[in-house]
Amino acid sequence: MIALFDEKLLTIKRFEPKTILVNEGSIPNEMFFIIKGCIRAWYNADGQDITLQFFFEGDPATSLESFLKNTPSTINIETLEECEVGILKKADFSDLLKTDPKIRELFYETAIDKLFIYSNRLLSLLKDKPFLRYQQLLAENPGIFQRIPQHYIASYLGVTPVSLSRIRNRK
Amino acid sequence: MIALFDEKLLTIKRFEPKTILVNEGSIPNEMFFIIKGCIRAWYNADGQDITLQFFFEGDPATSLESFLKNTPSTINIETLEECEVGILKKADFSDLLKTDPKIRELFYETAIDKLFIYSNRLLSLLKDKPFLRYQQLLAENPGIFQRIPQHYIASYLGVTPVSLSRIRNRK
DNA sequence: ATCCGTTCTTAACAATTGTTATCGTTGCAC
DNA sequence: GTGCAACGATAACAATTGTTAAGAACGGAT
Repeated sequence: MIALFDEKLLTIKRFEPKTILVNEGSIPNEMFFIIKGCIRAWYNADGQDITLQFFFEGDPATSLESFLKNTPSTINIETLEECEVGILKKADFSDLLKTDPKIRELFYETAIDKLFIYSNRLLSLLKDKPFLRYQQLLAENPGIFQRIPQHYIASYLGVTPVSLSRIRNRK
Repeated sequence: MIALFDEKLLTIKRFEPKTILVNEGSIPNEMFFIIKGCIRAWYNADGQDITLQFFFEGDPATSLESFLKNTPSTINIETLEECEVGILKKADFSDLLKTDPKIRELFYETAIDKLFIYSNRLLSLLKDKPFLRYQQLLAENPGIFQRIPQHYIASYLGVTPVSLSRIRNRK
């Protein structure tokens, strides 16, 4: 996706691990495309840290809702590893959305794809038990436990870190 | 939303309760707007019936995915009560999407709204316990237990019917 | 009226998960 | 090096949920 944007509009930057890119309560004015590294979106539920999504190389990382509605973000976005990202300014992106039908088309397609991803994840949370969700995650992304602290994966799967540790040591 | 479509494109029809409108495996060629009654979308997971969504008066009921991608539906859609619905043919809707920018705009907005609804439901499944989800559903839709069989609501909440019955009888 | 299917409740038990706490390891800062 | 924070494994116990089965209430069909 990043390849579609004019290089003049993109700023390449490096971030240390655990750098907050989008802060809960603030309105983000940038969009991040991951070139190298990984990023996590999480929700603060009264101190309880809930991982909503992991982003990897090639993924765009944003709080879509606040980006679209211009409202304060309800989620936080932070780097997990040292990251190299392409940064696109919100104003530039908005211009493109208005003027470039291809970008607009692509953007809506991306949103609709995300809709299906969410709906599948919802279904999995409704029908599958944690153990099966763990196995499926491992099948989709075998290296994830080598890249991401386990307790972040736990909340992503909807279980406690203790429970995930138990699940992993099941035969 | 139904008000936006030319009346000439809409067929009004009545259906008995428990009428299947969209069948898993088939490609739907109609879109249903509920005038009166309620409808349920469900997924068949190896015989296990998982309710994904309830539709009420004013809601459009479709398998969005198969409608958009022209692929066989992975879900079933059926009436729960006697229903009066406005039916829009897929071909007519596709034409409108191409020719009418307003409809297109509205359609994408609807899709994005749905994205946020899904993302909130996802978050709730990750962070809240069944009892809290039950309370929240009741707060949003106090009459739902008077309209919809409880075991359908159970799978919508991600618990078994037995568990929901217990939850409801808690103080 | 009788039969049958649907729905919900309840009970008993098994399985899983949550909670809290402890401990060992690792890596980083000083 | 020492100290400290982050991370994960494990244990013990509580709480919740799942599973299976039985029974009551209701409505529709015959």
